[in-house]
This record gives sequence, C-alpha cells and structure tokens, in this order.
Amino acid sequence: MDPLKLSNQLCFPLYATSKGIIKLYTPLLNEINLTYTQYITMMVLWEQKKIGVKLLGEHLFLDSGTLTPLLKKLEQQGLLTRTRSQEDERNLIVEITEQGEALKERATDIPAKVIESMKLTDDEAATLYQLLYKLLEQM
Amino acid sequence: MDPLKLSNQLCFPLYATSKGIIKLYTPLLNEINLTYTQYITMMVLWEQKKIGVKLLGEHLFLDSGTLTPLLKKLEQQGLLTRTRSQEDERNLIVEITEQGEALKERATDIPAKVIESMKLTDDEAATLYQLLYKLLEQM
DNA sequence: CGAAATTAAATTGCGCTTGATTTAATTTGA
DNA sequence: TCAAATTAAATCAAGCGCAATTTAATTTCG
Repeated sequence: MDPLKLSNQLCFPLYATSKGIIKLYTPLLNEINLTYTQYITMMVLWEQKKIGVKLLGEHLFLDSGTLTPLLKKLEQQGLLTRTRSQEDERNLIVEITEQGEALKERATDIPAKVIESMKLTDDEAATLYQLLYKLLEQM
Repeated sequence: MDPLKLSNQLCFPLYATSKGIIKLYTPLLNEINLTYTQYITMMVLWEQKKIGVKLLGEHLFLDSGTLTPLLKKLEQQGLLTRTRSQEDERNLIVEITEQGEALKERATDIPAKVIESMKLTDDEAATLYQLLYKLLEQM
C-alpha cells in the first residue's frame, strides 16, 4: 500500500468532489448572477441580516483577503451595505438590502436541484454530513 | 428545515473540509517546495513516470488552463520534462526526471502526518473514502 | 497618562480554477 | 483529395484563496 498513490488519499477525493459539486452549482448560480463564494456569503446574510466581517469570515472559513473584494462587489450589485461600526470603527458591518432579501426567492430551488443530481440515499448523505463536520470541528 | 441554511448544505462542509485539509498539507509541502496541486501532479508521475497532459488532467480533474503554467514551473524546477509526442504533435508528454523521482523520498511521510491530525477511525476513513468516490464516479 | 500591544480590514502578490477563445495538428467524409 | 470537423494545448480574463504586510482603531498596562 503506497501512501503516495493518488487513489490511497482521502484529501484528493475531497478536493475533487468539492470542485465537482461547485461545478454543479455554477450554471444554477449563473442565473442569479452569483459565484459559489458569493452564494454562501448571501446564505449567511439570509439567515442573519447583519453581521461583522470577522464573524462572517469565521462562519465561511474565509479571511478579509477574500471577503473585502467580494463584499465590495455584492455592495455594487445592491445586495448588501457595508458600514463601519459606531462602537468600534475597526469593525465593518455588512447588512442585507431589500434586493438581497428578494434574491433569496430565486435561490430556493437550487440546493434541491444539486442534491438530486448527487444521487445519495438519505442515510449516505447523513453519514457524509456527520463525518465532514467531525473533521471540520477538529480543525 | 430551510434549504438555504448554511448548516443544511452538504456542499459547504465539503468545500470547507477540502480547504482545511489542504491547509494541513501546506506547511509540510512548503518544505519540499510544492503547492498542493503540484504535489498531486507529482503523485501521478511517481506512479506513471510518463503521461500525456490530457490523461494527466483527467486523473486530476484539471485542464490545460491550470496544468500548462503549473507544468512549466515544475519543468523549470527540474522535476519533469515536457516534450511533444512524435506520433501526434498535438500531445504534450510529461516525463519525470531523476530529480523528480528523488523528491518522492522526501514526500513519503507527508500523508501519514496529515491523516494522523485528521483523527478519524479506520472505519470512518473508509466510509468517507467510499462515499466520496461514489460521488466522484457519477460526475 | 501614553507607549506598546492587539485587533480588524484592507492591500499586495502569487498561485489556482474555470470558461471562452485561439492556434496548430490530425482525422473525417463529401 | 481537401475542406470541414475534431482534438489538444496554450492563452486570456475574471475571480477565489491565502500568506504576509500595512493602516487605523482600540485596549492594555507600566
């Protein structure tokens, strides 16, 4: 059992599957003019309405290097506003707009379409979900 | 059950775990001057010695847009050679060099170190592996 | 108090990733 | 045969991802 055989690695199928599923999302997200990263950002805002960049980054495992330009773009598109916090000017607060809220409707069907094309049983999906979160938690 | 809740998605933990594990690899790969993508490319060459770019891309789920610059860099580092096929000049053949072979030794320990820090049981790892390949196959 | 440390975003630089287009070689078929 | 279609890499543009640095605000503590 060669540890350097591609087929013996866990990371590689993770990396490939992740890219593959994002590629399933892409044509659906194109219709609402979002990239995958923009989409998961909007998902947080659909839940929370208003959140600081630091906390947002912790939810998404992304830092300001990725988020700053991405949030500026979403702001330009009118989906959110960016404002410095009054209490602590170091913090930038991101808040969803009406337009951003409205976009949620057009996104509702997307997850179901992707899950369908993944063809996993409910059990398999649950197992996968649980293993991935176990890994995530200890990182 | 909101389908647009981040925590209800399968793709997001896949995406996050994939990035997280690559981040475990990064400091180890830095010591042998490879990025993760360069590393999986070298893994194919450690197995096959010689392969066309198209087939290489099929193994790695990458296209010439990613591979062309990456292979040029690895060629500059002396780890492989790039030669047009005699039979069909459209094909570029990549072949590992002595130096490329030699690098394999320095990489042997890396997978074990990463797997260790993932803290999954053998069963869990096997289940995860199997689910990911099931997903990959139907994509 | 006020200098030093800490914190949050922004910026920079480099590399990956993909979609689309271009270029060149080969194959196909009217 | 030879023009049209196909194939393989290369190239280009746009965006992500991350490490490292910079800038500005706030906190800590001597």
